[in-house]
Amino acid sequence: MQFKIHATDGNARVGHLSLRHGNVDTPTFMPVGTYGTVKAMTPEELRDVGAQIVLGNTFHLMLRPGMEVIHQHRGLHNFMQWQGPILTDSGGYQVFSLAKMRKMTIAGVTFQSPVDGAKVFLSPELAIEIQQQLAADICMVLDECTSYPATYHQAQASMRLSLNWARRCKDAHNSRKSALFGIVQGGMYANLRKQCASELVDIGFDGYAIGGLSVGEQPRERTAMLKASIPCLPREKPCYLMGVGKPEDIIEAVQQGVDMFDCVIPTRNARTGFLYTRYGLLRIRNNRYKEDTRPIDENCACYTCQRYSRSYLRHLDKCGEILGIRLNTIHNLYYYQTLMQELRKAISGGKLTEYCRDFYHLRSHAAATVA
RNA sequence: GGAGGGGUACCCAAGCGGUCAACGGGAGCAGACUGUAAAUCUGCCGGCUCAGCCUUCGGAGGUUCGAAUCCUUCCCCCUCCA
Repeated sequence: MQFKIHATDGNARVGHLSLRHGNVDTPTFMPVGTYGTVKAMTPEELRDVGAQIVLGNTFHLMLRPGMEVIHQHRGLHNFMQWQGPILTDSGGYQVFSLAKMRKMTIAGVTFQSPVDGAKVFLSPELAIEIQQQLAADICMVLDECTSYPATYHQAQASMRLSLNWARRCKDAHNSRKSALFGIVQGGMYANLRKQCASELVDIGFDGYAIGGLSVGEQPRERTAMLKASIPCLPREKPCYLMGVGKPEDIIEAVQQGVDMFDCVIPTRNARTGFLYTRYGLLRIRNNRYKEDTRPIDENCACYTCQRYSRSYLRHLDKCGEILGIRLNTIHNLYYYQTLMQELRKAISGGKLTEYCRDFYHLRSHAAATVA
C-alpha cells in the first residue's frame, strides 16, 4: 500500500491511496457492503456513482456464506464481482451493535449468531485470518467499539483491551497483499485518545482509524476527540474515521485531517426515503412531493435525477417498489461521492474554507428550496 | 316465496350489558436512522375551549342505573333452497 499526499489546506489534505485492487483518491467515502453487496447496487452502478472502494464485514461474512464459499471464489472480490479495493471491518462494530448477544474476554468475543443463535467465537487472530482470506485490500484490527456513555474507567479498560488486540492483530497479519489499520479508541476522553493513538503508532500500522464515534455523543464531543487523536497520528499515513457520517460530519472531519470515511447513512436512508441534496434533507415520503414533477435536486447529475420526478420516487416508495430503493440509493451515493470530489477540489485549490461556508449557507436557505 | 348469515371509525376486522372513543391489521400523516440483526423502527390517526367534555358502532323506537352488545320495527347486503 502506498499513500501520497498531493495538497493540503489547513489540516485537510488531498491524497492518493494505491491498493492491491486499485487506487483511491482521498478524502474518500466508502459505501458499506456488509454482506458482500452494497445494498441494492450492482458493482457497475457503484462504479458509475463514483465509488472507488467499498466495505465488507468480517463477522457477517464468516457467518454467511462462511469462509469455505468465499475461498471457492478465491476471495471477496470475485464473489461479489467488485474488482476495486475493499476494506473489511473486523467485527469490532458488532461488539457494539450486538452488545446484548456477546460475551467478551481478553481472548476474544463470543457472539450468539444473529443468523441461527449458534455460538461464534471471534479473536483478533481469527479476525485477521478471515480478512486475509477475504483478500481485503485493507484489514482492520479487531477492537471494541466502546459504548456510550462510558465512565473513564470503562473507556480506559476498553481501550486497553483494544490495544492488546491491536498488537495481536499486527502479529497475526502476515500478508504483504493487504494493509492493516489500527483503531483509536478511548471513549470521550481526550487523554485516553491520545494515549491510544501513541501506543498504536508505536506498534506501527499502515494507516490509522478513529473508532468509537457517532455512538450517541454530541458533535462537539466528536470534534474534540478528533482534535485529540489526529495530531498523535503520523501525518504521512491515511486517517480513517469509522462509521461517519452525515455530510456535515464528513465536512467537519475532513477539515480536521481525516482521509477516509464509511457510513450506512446514504444507503440505509435511501431505503427509508431520506434523500440528500445540497439544500439539505428531502423526505421523499412527505405528502408535499406528491405532485412535485421536479427531480430530487435540479443540479444533480445522477442517473435518478436525470430521469425521475420527486412525485414518481414518492410513488415508488409508497408502493414499496424495489426500484424506489435502487434509485434512491443511486442518488444518495452519487451525492456523497460528489461531495467528496468537491472537497478534494476545494482542498487542492486552497478553498476549503469557502467551500464549507457555501455548504452551510446553501443549507440554511434550504427549507424553502427543497420544498 | 322459504331458510340462514351479516351491517362497527378511511378500508378490513375484533368486541356481544359496564374496565369501549371501541383489540388487531392496512391505508394515511409525521419523525428517527452514523465501522448495517434495518426495503427497518417510533409516534399520531372521531371532534373539541383536550388530565375533561361532546358525537359515534345501518335507521328509528324501547328495556336497563348503564347498550356497539338485549327487545321491537324499518332499510340494505350475502349464502342456500324453491
